Amino acid sequence: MMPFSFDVTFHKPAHFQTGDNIWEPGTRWQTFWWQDKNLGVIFKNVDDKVSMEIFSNEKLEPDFINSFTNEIRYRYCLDLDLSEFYQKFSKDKVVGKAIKNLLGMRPGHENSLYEYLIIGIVLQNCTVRRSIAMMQTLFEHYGTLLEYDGKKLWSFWQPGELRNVSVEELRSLKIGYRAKFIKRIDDYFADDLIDEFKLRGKDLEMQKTELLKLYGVGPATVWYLLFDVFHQYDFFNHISPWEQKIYSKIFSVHGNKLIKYFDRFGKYRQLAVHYAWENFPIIFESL
DNA sequence: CATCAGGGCCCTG
DNA sequence: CAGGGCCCTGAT
Repeated sequence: MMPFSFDVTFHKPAHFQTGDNIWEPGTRWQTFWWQDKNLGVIFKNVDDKVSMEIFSNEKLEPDFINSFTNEIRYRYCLDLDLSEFYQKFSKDKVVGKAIKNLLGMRPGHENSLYEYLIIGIVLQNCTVRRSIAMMQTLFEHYGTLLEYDGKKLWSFWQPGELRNVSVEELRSLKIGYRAKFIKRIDDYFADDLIDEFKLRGKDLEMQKTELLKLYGVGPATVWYLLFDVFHQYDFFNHISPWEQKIYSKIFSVHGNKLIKYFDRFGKYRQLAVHYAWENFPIIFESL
């Protein structure tokens, strides 16, 4: 039996709040863009299983629903077996505590590669407050407002949809130098130069190489992508200064010894980091 | 009011 | 490989 907990999987305090979702205990409203359709989804906790209700303004064929369901399983790692990770590290001083508190939390992220790239760019070099503001403006200009179940939530635009949007227009949205990054990334997708689904089948190094080709993606953003979008856990080799401060607090290990310290978590290094992060939500309030 | 660093990245030398 | 520039915001 694979442990699973709804709330800690579908609500992560460390992910900054965007206009495409709402959470309350037992329920998550989340929009998706999947195969040319905007969807409003409600996930509900039913006896520690996930029920999914999909809203759409067109009729959805069984094939579509199947492929979307599989995608959801992938994005939220619903088939991931955590038992080995738990067995090995439930006695660890820090991670063991996190495992206890967050038992059944799956890693993963609701957004596609393209969407996550936008978020990653918007996160760069600024505080959470500003990231949220930029994301909101982008939704209001290029997203679609969906109304379902009494909620109004923004849905992402599709990759390539910014083709006719100028860098100047993006600049006017106060996203700064990131305008150029977003434009170039959108073009890259429009030109079919990257395929998220093919990339999922490649190994970590190959994925990293491909992702670093994207204009605006550097060492800090790439590991977020590798973990959240590509579900790689077997790495831990980049810590930015602000992260270092937090990690050394959480683990009581001096900054320059952190990477070595994490060797103890073997192929689960990044999963261990994730558990530790999510177990200290109070830290994020100070960022 | 002015100045400056910030949850990076790109480009240049 | 080091360091400046980038857009904006909020802290000082």
